[in-house]
Amino acid sequence: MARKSSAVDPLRLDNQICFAVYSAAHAFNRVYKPLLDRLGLTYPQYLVMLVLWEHDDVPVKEIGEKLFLDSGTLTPLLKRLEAAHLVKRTRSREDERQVLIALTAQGHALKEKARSVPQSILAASDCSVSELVTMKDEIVALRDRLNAVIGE
Amino acid sequence: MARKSSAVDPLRLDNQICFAVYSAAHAFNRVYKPLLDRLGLTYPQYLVMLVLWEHDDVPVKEIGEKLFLDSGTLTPLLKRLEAAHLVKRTRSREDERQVLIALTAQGHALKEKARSVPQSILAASDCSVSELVTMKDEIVALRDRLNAVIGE
DNA sequence: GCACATTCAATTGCGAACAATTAAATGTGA
DNA sequence: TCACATTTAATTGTTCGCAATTGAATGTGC
Repeated sequence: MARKSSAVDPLRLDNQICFAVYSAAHAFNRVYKPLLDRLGLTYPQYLVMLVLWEHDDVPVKEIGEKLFLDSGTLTPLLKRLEAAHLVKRTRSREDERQVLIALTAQGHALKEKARSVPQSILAASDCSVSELVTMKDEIVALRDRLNAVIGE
Repeated sequence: MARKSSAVDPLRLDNQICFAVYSAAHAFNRVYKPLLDRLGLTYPQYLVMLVLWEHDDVPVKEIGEKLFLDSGTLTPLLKRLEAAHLVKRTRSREDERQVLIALTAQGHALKEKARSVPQSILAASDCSVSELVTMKDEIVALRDRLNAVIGE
C-alpha cells in the first residue's frame, strides 16, 4: 500500500483545524496587545470589561458563563481589576455566597477609550465585515458543538 | 439619533470574531484534554510532538517558528518532555548556540497511540471533513494576515 | 429542626504564554 | 585581529487557565 499522502494525513499539523484556531487566537492576542496596553488591560481583562459594559453588577458566575471561565481564573483577575480601580467586589446581601462585580466610575469611563479597539482589529484582519461575520458565526457554531460534547 | 442596534455594536461580546476564536480554542482544549491525558501530554506538548513526528532532530527555533511560540514557552515545555523521556535535548556541535530536539524511542512509539486522536476530535466537532477543511483554510488565512500586521 | 447535598467563590498547584533581560556563540567590517 | 552586531536559548517575573480542594451559605427531604 502506498504511503498515506501528506495532504490527508490527520496527524499533520497543517491539517488540523484545532491548531488553526489555537494559532489564530494567539495572533489576535498579539494584535490586541498594543491596543489594550493603552487601556491598561490584558485581553482576558478586556473580555470581562466587555461583559460588564453590557451588564453591570453581576455575580462572578455569570461572567464565567459568558466567557467560559471558572472562578480559579476569574477571582485573581477580578482582584487585579479591583486593584486598578475599575471594578468593585461586594458580597451579595441576598445570597452571601455570591460576589457581585460592579463597575466604578473609572470602569465606566474606560468604555469610551475602548471604542476605537474593534475598528483597529477590523483593519488588522484585512477582511470585509460580512466575511468576518460569516466566519464568526461558523466558529461559534463549531465551539457550541464542542462544548455540547464536553457537557455530556 | 436612535440608539445603536446591539446587532452591530462593535463592543458587544457576541459580535467579536476574536472572542469566537478565543472561546473555540478553549473548547477544543477541553475536548482534547481527556484524549491527551491518556498519552500523558498537554495540548501544547502534543503540538510539539506533532512537529517532531513530522521532522525530528530540529533546533528549538524551528519548532517555535512552526507553532508561533518563543523560547520562553518552549524551553520549560521541552524540559518537561525530556523529563517524561519523550525527547532528548543536545547542543548542536556545528553551532553551539542551538539546542537540537530529538525523539527518543518512547517519543517515536507514542505516535501510534496518538493516531486515534484526530478522529475523536472530528467526531466531537460534529461536522463534515470538507466543511472543517474550508473553515481551517479561512482561519489560517486570517491568522496569517494578522501575523503580517504584527511583523510590521 | 436537622442531616444532607448543592452552590458559589476562594485557594493551591501546575503548565502555558510572553515581555524583557542575560549570556554565550557566531558572523561582519574595518 | 578585534570591536561590534546578530543569533539563539535560557532565565525571570507576571498573567492566564484549569483541576482539585476547601469552606461558607443555601436548599432539601425526612
